[in-house]
Amino acid sequence: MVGVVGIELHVPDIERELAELVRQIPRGRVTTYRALAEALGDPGAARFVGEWLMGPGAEGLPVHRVVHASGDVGRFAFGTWEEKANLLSAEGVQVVGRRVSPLPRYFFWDFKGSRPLAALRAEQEELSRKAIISPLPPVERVAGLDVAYRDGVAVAALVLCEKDGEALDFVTAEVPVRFPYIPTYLTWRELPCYLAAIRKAEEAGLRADVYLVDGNGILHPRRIGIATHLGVILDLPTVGVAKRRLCGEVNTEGMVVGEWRPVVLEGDTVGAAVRTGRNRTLFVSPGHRADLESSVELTLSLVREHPLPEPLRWAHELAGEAASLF
DNA sequence: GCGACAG
DNA sequence: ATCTTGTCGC
Ligand SMILES: [Mg+2]
Repeated sequence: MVGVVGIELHVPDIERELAELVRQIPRGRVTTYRALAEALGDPGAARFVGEWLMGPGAEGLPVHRVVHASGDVGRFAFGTWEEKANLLSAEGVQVVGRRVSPLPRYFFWDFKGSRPLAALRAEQEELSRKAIISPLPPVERVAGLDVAYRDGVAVAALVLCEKDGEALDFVTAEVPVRFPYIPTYLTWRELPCYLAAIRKAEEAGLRADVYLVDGNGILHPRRIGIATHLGVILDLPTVGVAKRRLCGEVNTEGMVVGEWRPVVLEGDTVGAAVRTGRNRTLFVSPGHRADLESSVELTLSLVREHPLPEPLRWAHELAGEAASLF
């Protein structure tokens, strides 16, 4: 048995935390998107902060007090940049042209919060030590996992294929979206939906020898992308297959179809850039109970006409289809 | 303006 | 990821 019953992932309410932080900015002061991201626990979340403050969830919050690190007032979700500048001026913040000046005089950074992303990073650091990198076991059946979205709902598809790529069966599962997309924290956005799909597959008697996941394995700053995370918590062989590069260095110039080159991160080979189509490069990395060579070999063995390995091509297709029916 | 972080 | 018809490029 896979043993997914009972396995859950704690997902922090990062949007509520962000709202609490924005409320802390005093009248007459400003902060930056980056400072808020750091208060959430990771400056890499600055883009998420900006997107969220521009959305409907930020209504009623003093979002006009959040500006660019350059001092530029930037955009305003509930009006023009001029209106944002006027609101700041009315609060005693000097705005020259489009810029808060001097920014240091008004800069607020002393946020009180739980830094949720730092806690998630700690979980990753802890779990990544449990990842086992070894050749894949003999493979007869392969599963592909992907997620599609529609209004606040995440729909995962798990497709079971023969080792030659022939699709056998599939299940889909829906779960409310509880976490945004923040680079290196994809696990908290998509793993709950994968767990629901694997649970349903188990009930339906669908079992695979290895699971291909749309995302990374150890090709990750902390060596624990979603494929590795899934593999470790369920102790399943997993392989990560991403369509774009998250981190690491590799030169993909002049690659030919079927060729692969190592992706190096901090001196470690953590994955491979694999040319699967005339103009298509995938980023393959071991998840758990897999190594780079067997992961690349498996991926290439499952590529037919489409540049994605068949289980993932079907999972993408079926998740999108199921989401559109919602 | 350029570079640019999975989904 | 999502919004979306035909279209330009490798
Ligand atoms: Mg996906």
